[in-house]
Amino acid sequence: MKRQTTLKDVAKAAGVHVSTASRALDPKNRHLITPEAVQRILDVSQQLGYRHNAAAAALRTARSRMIGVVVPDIANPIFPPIIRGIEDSLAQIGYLAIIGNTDNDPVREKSLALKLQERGVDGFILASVELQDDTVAKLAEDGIPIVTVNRRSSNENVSSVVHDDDEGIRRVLTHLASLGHRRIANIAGPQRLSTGADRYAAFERHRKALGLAEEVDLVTFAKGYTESEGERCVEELLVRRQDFSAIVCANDRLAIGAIESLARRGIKCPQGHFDYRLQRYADGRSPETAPDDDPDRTIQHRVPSRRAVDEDDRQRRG
Amino acid sequence: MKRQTTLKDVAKAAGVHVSTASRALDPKNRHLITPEAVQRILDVSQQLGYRHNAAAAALRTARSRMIGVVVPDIANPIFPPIIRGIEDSLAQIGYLAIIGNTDNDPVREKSLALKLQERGVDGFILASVELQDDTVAKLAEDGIPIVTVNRRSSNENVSSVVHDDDEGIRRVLTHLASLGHRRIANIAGPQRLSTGADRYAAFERHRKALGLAEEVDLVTFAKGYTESEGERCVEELLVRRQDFSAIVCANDRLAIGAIESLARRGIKCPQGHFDYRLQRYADGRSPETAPDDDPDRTIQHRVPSRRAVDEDDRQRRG
DNA sequence: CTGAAAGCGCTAACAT
DNA sequence: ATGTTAGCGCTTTCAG
Repeated sequence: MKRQTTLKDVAKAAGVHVSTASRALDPKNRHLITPEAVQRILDVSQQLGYRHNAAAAALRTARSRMIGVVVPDIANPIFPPIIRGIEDSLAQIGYLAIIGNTDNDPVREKSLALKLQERGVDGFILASVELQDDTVAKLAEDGIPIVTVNRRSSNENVSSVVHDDDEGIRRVLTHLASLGHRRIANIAGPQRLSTGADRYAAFERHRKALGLAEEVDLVTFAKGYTESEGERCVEELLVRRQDFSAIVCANDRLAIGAIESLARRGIKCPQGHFDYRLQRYADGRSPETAPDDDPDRTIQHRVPSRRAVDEDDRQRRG
Repeated sequence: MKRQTTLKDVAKAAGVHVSTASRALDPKNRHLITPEAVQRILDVSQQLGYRHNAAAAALRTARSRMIGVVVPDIANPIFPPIIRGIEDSLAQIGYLAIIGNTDNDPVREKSLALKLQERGVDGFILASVELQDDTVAKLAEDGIPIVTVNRRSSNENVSSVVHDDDEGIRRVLTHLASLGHRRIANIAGPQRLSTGADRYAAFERHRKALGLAEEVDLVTFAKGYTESEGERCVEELLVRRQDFSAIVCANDRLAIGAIESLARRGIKCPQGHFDYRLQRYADGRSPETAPDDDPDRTIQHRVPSRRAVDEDDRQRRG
């Protein structure tokens, strides 16, 4: 690996000072240099195969143009499309996403955040947060920009982009009610996660609003979003009672586990889930998907930006 | 964001020189320093919340401890587990993976590789390569370490980790032959990709070896690994002839497209694919999976390491 | 519009 | 065993 061409090499070859070369190569500062010089420098840098040294720039400017993206597990299929979107958006503005996995372990999340900070990331996008999250607290304290995705933090100073869980659960319950279901069980998610808490709260709210049966033992709580927890929760519900006709699961993995478990007991759900799968496969779409508006609805919780806050401060002081 | 604690701060607080602090903090050089000094420096750095500045170290050492990982599309479900494995393995040795997507576009691959080089990655793992790949050629020329995964490059100097496609196809054909199939069609993958070329070659080889029908028009080539190409290829096969009883598809997405297309025409495959799916689902495993050894077999094509090559050179010259 | 100069934080000869 | 020294390649005041 031969020595890299540096700015100095380019400058010398173009007969200018390094600082001039630096400015010419930076679109933001190009206007400071005469067009002819810019052209010459561009040509020379092309010719010599000059490549910007990001580490040097990062050291000098204290900005890396990298964003840390922290997810529980990239192999969980809900994340790759999210990550892809993040990467593509960041790439457009010259930023790079650095992905890390936590396996939902707060200890790993913390050490990962530290590693990424050492790498100099300019900010974090966190998909792994719990409502009360030490790492978020620490990072926020450091003043490093954070946005959470998919899950909220309870920290009021952290922005987030999440689904409209209340509306989603409302639609699910409304749909089930319209099919005639009156006793609807709920396999709720972990309550330390915003998705668990929000969907459970929405379930209670809309169950009431729709005048459905409100027995406490129709609700059970999963300890994690896993298929095996879905199975366990179904068993638990069935031990308690047998008179519900539908189950709302807090997420897909719980639902998969629930369906497996029901199938093993010979309980068809819904209307025999194999028929359901068959029809879905043949049609290319679910027979139960109501034609509805805005299926991808998300909510953005925005916190005033740092700059805005600083200006507020300044005005207050001024 | 308050100013970071630097090595200098730690050194001053511990009453030693920066270089001493640097050595004490580096496990590899710790032994050079007296245990008491190490302890003191460790304590102080902890106390001050010192964080290693990776950009500065990278600039100084010209090694970033980052590896560029280039895949066609992280949202394609075959890649996340591969990436996860790469990330975990790299993390163990203090390295970081940086993921990039190419969408199978050689132009994007090239510009991505450049960006990652500017970021100073120490090497590349490429899952996106074609047999003849400009980017691989350029990178190899630069002398930057490369390994390809999932696909081979035709470049003899590049190591790769790939499936044993020949053995895989052999098992598929042997299995189909044992079920009585004699006219077996093949939806082959793109021949510019090693997976396409290798699986097609294996198909021809083992079809011959097993004494199966060898008509040319039983083979059709997909232009890409997509479901729609799978559909198109089935249509093409059916236009040509109707007397084959099985199809070997070069990958899963082609197979999905093929099955869709067959289903639309009312052709059951295999023995009615819905039955197949149903049974698979109920059992938790495919009824056609023969109990076989080593299901995850991969092949590693190793190229002598740079060091080894250098030593060879030296010996030859010496 | 361009040049000079300083220094980001770290590591690694080299010297003691 | 520790300190001295010299940059890595870049950006950015400050001068001219």
